[in-house]
Amino acid sequence: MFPVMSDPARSRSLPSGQVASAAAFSPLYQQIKALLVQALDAGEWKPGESIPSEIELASRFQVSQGTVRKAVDELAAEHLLTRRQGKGTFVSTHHEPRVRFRFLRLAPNEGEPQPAESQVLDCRRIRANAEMARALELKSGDPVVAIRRLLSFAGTPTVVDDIYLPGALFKGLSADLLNGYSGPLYGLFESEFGISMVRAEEKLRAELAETEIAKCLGLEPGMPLLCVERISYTYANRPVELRVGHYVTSQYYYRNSLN
Amino acid sequence: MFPVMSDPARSRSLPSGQVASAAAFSPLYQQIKALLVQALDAGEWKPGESIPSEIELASRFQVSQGTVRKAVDELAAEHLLTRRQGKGTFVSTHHEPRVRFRFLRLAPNEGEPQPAESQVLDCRRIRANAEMARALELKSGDPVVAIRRLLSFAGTPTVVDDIYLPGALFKGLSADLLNGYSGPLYGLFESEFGISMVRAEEKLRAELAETEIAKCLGLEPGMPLLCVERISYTYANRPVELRVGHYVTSQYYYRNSLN
DNA sequence: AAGTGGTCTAGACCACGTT
DNA sequence: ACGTGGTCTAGACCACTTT
Repeated sequence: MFPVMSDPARSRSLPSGQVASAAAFSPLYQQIKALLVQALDAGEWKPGESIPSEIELASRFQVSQGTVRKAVDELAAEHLLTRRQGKGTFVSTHHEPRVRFRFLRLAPNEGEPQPAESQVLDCRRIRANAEMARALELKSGDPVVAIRRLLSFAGTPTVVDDIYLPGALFKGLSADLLNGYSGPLYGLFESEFGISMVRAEEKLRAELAETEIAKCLGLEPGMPLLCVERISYTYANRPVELRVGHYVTSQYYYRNSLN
Repeated sequence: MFPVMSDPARSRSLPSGQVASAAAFSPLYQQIKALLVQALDAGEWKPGESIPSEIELASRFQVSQGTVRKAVDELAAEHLLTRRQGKGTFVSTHHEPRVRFRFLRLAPNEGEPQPAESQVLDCRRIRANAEMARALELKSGDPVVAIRRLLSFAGTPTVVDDIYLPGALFKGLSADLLNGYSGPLYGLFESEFGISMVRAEEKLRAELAETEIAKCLGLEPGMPLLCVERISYTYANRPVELRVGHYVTSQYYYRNSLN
């Protein structure tokens, strides 16, 4: 076939009402990308499931396969989607070890990474203080679920996490539910509450172990700990978790890559 | 024009002897990418300079512009190159603040990031111990330049770095040269020694300040410090710096993004 | 106006996995 | 054999920068 003349009108807008819900006046593939994130956020495809093929999506959005491809490429680069040649494109899930590895950055000084054992020490409903409200984009006093949990590696207590979640999004969350679950916490959030952690920002500091934290870790107070303050985000950049971790870094280190 | 039949022979090899020097049996754009990295490593284009246009590169490598584009896209995503619409594609340089920001991850608890003041405390030639040899891919006993320097923010001593460089690559490096230079250390390495740090791996731990480090920072021994062990790499993944930093994290934190 | 990167399209074919 | 994503090409046009 002869090349078709491109249509200038088409390069800036999608048919029907789709433009209104996406960012207008941006490249087509960015609009497609926004629509895909929107669909993921709405739960149209669940973690672990495949999304429609590129050809189907192209027909659905009335653009070329190449344009869909570029949108999916970016979402795959951001780890929201996972491409598998010959099989399809899948919604990333925390039940894959690959994803977990991105969010649990402790590695042993010697030897191979071991699976962590998680033990919930406390789980209660509280009211958001100013810090929680700011981090989670709530109002002070809004309901929050507060969890304290201990991570151990090969039986050695290594991390105490204080986790704060918006109460409105985690209705049935309890210590029993948490302890009856093996595997990554984010996997539970995903399966039980439909909330996928997709990205996080962390602030790291060195601190001296407080009495109570030291007790949880079986240490003397005053030992040096790595303090990790994390805010996690779902699709569309909504913050849904504040987490303050205290890491023992004598046998383990926090690994990071500067790219 | 009618679409041209694609040539299967071409999809797997580049003309002339180019294939031999790049990774064979990989996608064309990966081969192009490898050739571009090779050219960068050889200093064909210096940091800050523009590389040839996509069309020129396409003609040079005898591939389509789209294939060059994909190779350049990946190198831009890895920050080896910087694209500027309408102007060209440039070799990234540590003289741009954007790049420096990627390698200096301290941010103040309050307020905007301030420029750091660097002060070289020591610079001497030593012999590589086992750790340095392993990190820098040298032999034990090979010459190494050892630098100790202090970073201060707004007059407050905040970081002590111990830096180890392969002696063979940094011939004329001296305390005088270092102190006569303002701006990022990696900028000096780039301009004076033709060595561009492109990527780094870090291991983070909490520690208690040793006497000597504490003295440099004007602290009492026993204060908690963030210990950052870094190995930096140039083009083609050659390690060229081992750096052990000790950070005071009362007024500053180490920022990190999990993507 | 000319040159650069950026977007979009259409089509052919390859590599992989499943049926 | 078929469907999926992956590569490669060619061409048109847009957006930005400089001449």
